Amino acid sequence: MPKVGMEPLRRKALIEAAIAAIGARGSLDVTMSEIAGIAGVSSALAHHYFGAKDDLLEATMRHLLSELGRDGCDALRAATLPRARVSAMVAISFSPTQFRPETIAAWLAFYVEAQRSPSMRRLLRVYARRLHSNLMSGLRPLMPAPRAERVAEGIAALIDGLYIRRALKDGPPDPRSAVALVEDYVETMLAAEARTS
Amino acid sequence: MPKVGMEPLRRKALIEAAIAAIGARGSLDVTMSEIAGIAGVSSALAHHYFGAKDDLLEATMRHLLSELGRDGCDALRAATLPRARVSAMVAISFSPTQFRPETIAAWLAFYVEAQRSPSMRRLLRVYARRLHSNLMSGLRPLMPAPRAERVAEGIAALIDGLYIRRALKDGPPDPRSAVALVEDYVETMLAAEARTS
DNA sequence: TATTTTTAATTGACTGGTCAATCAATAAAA
DNA sequence: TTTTATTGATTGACCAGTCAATTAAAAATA
Repeated sequence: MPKVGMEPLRRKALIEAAIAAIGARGSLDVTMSEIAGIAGVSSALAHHYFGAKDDLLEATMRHLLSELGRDGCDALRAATLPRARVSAMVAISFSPTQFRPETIAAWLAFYVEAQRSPSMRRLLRVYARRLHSNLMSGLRPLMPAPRAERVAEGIAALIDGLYIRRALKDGPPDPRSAVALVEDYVETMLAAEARTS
Repeated sequence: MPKVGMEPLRRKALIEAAIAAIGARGSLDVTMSEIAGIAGVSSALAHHYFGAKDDLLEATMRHLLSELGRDGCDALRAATLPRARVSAMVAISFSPTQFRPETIAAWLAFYVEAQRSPSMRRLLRVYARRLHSNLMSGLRPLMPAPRAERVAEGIAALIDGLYIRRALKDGPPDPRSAVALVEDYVETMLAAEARTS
């Protein structure tokens, strides 16, 4: 029973199904039928709208990335003070929409995929660069530029590290302790900076 | 041309071939034939010595883990002062034997696999616990226990984060800047501690 | 408005390829 | 002669991707 203007609906449903499937499997090793099944359509339809499996996976990655980007922009708009900007970036990294088992598994799997696929790597680099520049916009007013670079790198590594280490724990993620750890890092770095000036 | 006492030789060769294959592919998505080919034997022989593919992969993980463990013990034995113990643990994490593209890719892939396979997860937890307790043996004399716990968690997250972020860069890994970042973290945390006491 | 035509949506069935795992056969060593 | 080492060939499953066929909506035409 075909309906009208299905394309955007189906695309969205398939991308969300892909995230769910990846989250369930814990890796990108999911079949088109599995994804299509979750979305309630046939695998042929998934191919119809996305072409190859890699294209669907890349679209999924793009979706995750743009979602994170949107959240980031919203958070930054609400934060005017430099210090608050840093906290905002940390907070959205562990916000309930981002720090879910499914999303975490997907990010992890995409990092692995990035080793093989140049296009995936390019996408992840976009994310890394954006996070970095957003962090810098908050850190630069608070410390000398080289120092800010270092701290931004540290924050980014801490965030990714807490994501990957989350894979070892079972039960629901605990965003609060993760945020606390990163905030503690920022706070200590800021205090050390204040002391030397 | 069969020879004598081949089993340990073949097992070792196959495990090393697995690491090489995983490093080349950048993921655990390697075939038995590929691994066996690198080791210079048939895929049937790989099955003969390891049973299922998962068993070979798990043995590979165990190998990586025990290698890291041995390096860790050696490093700790040479470091008597608490502060030096912490540095030793950081140093071996980024030592030339560990921080190679192949090994990095393998660790990453195994983290992803840990989401699905309980046995892999158990193995990774062993690694995490050992790193943690080794770090604690260095940190506890330097700061109150709860603080030490927090810092140890931070160091571990930083190490894993720097590993995963390495996947975005091309060219050879740069262990020095990674070590510098973690050492800077330790140093700053220690300084902050000294100030409050 | 009633009709035909075109376009969009959708699937079941099929194909070709890949790969893990098995096994019987061979050859050398003990 | 028994045990160990080794492989080529095979099997069975799975899966990405294709395609022809079906249905219904939309557009065009009468």
